Amino acid sequence: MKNSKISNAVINRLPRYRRYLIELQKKGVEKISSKEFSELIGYTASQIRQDLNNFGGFGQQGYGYSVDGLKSEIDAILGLDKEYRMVIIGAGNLGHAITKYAKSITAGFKVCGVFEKNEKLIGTKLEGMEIMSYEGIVEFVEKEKIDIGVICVNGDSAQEVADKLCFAGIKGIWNFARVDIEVPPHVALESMQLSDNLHALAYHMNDIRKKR
Amino acid sequence: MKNSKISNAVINRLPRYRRYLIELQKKGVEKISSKEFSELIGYTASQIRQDLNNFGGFGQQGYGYSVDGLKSEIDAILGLDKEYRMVIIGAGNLGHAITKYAKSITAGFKVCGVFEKNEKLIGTKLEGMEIMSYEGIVEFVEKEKIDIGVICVNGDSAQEVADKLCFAGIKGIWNFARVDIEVPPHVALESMQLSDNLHALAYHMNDIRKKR
DNA sequence: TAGATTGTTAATCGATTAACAATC
DNA sequence: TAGATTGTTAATCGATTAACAATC
Repeated sequence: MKNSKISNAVINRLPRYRRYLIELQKKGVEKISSKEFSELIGYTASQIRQDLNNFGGFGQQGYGYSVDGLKSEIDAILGLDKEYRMVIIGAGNLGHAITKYAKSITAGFKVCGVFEKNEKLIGTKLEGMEIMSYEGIVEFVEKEKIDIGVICVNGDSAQEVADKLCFAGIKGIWNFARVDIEVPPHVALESMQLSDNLHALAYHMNDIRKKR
Repeated sequence: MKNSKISNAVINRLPRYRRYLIELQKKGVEKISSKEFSELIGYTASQIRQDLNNFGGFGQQGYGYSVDGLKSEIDAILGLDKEYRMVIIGAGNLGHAITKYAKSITAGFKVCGVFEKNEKLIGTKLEGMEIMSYEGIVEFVEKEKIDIGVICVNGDSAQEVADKLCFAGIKGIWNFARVDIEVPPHVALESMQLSDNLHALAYHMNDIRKKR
């Protein structure tokens, strides 16, 4: 990897490139030029070449990019050639859904445990796993070498949960709570702000109507 | 509203401003300067003033911004002073969670129906609502004046569902499928790419480790 | 070799930040 | 009035696009 200061804009496009490459693989396409890729994915050919060249020269002049090769490179860049061990905190609606979702869809990400504060839920089963008490989370993260904590609790306790996870030595936090949380610089953080996104949708719906 | 070409970067910050304003309201804070707001929310004071001035002069020189006033203005800008009628398409894991989530959390957004292709689920109840057959969705959207369709189906059928919703005259689509969908320009679209976000998290986890 | 297409530098565009005059 | 803080213009920064030489 050439450079460690890749902008977030670039990083956030990589998973999208990867999705389209998987589609191409399914169709048996072996090579693609930046121009063809551009028409498919909707970024300019220039941007595609610029993005990929942040990480190395994956293409071949006069030919294009090998679909398989590029897919593997992006996997390696994103770290998807590794396994990640996750815990879910919060076994409510969202926690339940994310557990199922994570278990079914995203290969390479393994849900190892579900934690909950609510006494009534502790001990019950979720997707074949026994829901554990939040009290034991630090020990579990350490012992089970958990990489990622998925925060599915209410906003009020989200920061507290994050603090505990960081204390336990978690490497990354995936936050679904409706608040911004803070983590030390050695912990990676991504947030899914569902309500913020829905509110942006409302704006665009009204904006479209206004213009006509 | 002064200008209709507000950049997406600005729009996506508005819900965040709003969240912090609600927190301030809860604490009984009545006014805030861009400098104080900056320290709270983490954007520069200059950016806050610049953002807000896209929509009008909501502040008062020498004083700052009224918390209540600004909150109302942002509500109006985002269109959160209206009610939105939603349908959920896909009663699987994610559909179930989003239904609960939407019903519980986001005031102003009403879930009016849940639709599903899978025969086995049709007629069963979800959050007190009877799951309906996907076949009847166009009629339902028209008759019930539905504004937003939430796509919680698998990637393979997401575009087809989107097409049907657009045909039925939907105003906005909230997409949770793992594919990019296309809609005509008069339909608003926001996508929540869970797996893309998780992959970006993986990148940052590895990036942090590399730097040390 | 000629044609195609990358890798990379230069130009443009847009978004963020700084500065300051206007004004409460 | 003096002090504070906005609204707004100008400067900077970063990201995207265009251009083209390198090279397969």
